[in-house]
Amino acid sequence: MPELPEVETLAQMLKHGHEGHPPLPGRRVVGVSLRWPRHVAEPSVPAFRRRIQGQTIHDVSRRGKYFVFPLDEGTLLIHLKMSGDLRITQRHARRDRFEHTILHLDGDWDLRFSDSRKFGKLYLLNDPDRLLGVLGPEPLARDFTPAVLAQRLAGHDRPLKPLLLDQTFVAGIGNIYADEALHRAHLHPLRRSRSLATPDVRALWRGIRAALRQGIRHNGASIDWVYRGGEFQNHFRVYQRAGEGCPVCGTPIVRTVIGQRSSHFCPECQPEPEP
DNA sequence: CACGAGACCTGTTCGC
DNA sequence: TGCGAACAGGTCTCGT
Repeated sequence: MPELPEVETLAQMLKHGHEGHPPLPGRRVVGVSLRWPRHVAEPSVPAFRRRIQGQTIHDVSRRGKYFVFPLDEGTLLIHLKMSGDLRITQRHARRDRFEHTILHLDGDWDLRFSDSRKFGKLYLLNDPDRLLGVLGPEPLARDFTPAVLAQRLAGHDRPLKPLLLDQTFVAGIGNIYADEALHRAHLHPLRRSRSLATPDVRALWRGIRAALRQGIRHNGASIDWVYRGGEFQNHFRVYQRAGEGCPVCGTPIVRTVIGQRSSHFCPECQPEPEP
């Protein structure tokens, strides 16, 4: 589910409170329930239990697709991977079968990590930069300029689609927003990074930012049962729209597989690169 | 450095 | 109706 816009939306909801649930900052962890211990990536499960106990959560933010929760000592990072979701519930609310990991909070609240595929991870780290530091730039930050993108593109000779999915290249883009950004930029997913002229780079820069911003404006995308609230899925131009008409030219959208991931594009607006 | 395959998991949907 | 195959928002590791 979660790419930058979904993580951003959820982080804001947790930070400020949502639908009667209190803001997370200021709450203290009074207990932990770990039904899927492999959710805890670091440190060991016993050390995690011990160290998180009694700590106050001071803030909620996002870096790439990670949630960042500064604590009294150290920082909790959570990555939702494919099917993860976070919600605040009352302690006694019915627990669904995917809520494998729960941080019990003071005031009889829970922070519940629901994750049907169990790919998600929690990290309790003294130095969160060990993970966050390897991420590429934040695509919506002021310092992510077309010149920065151009310079990074020139540093690789790779097809654009897998490059956009590489979190060390730019942080936060996933399969939905990569396809949506490339369509906006009129660039084929197999175009090579080094082959882009300056106008192409600008178009890609705009495409990335526009797709992500629009995603955030619609509170992210909710597909299937995962994630509630967002409705960006109603505004996809190409993602999961194979066979439907391109919103620009009406040509049927094509689906292919690139780097083991599905890719959706308009064969008319996003012409195939010369081999 | 680039790239593909396989792993990690489970749920839903599709085709026969 | 049943059943296996295909597919799903992500990333990591290994081998070429």
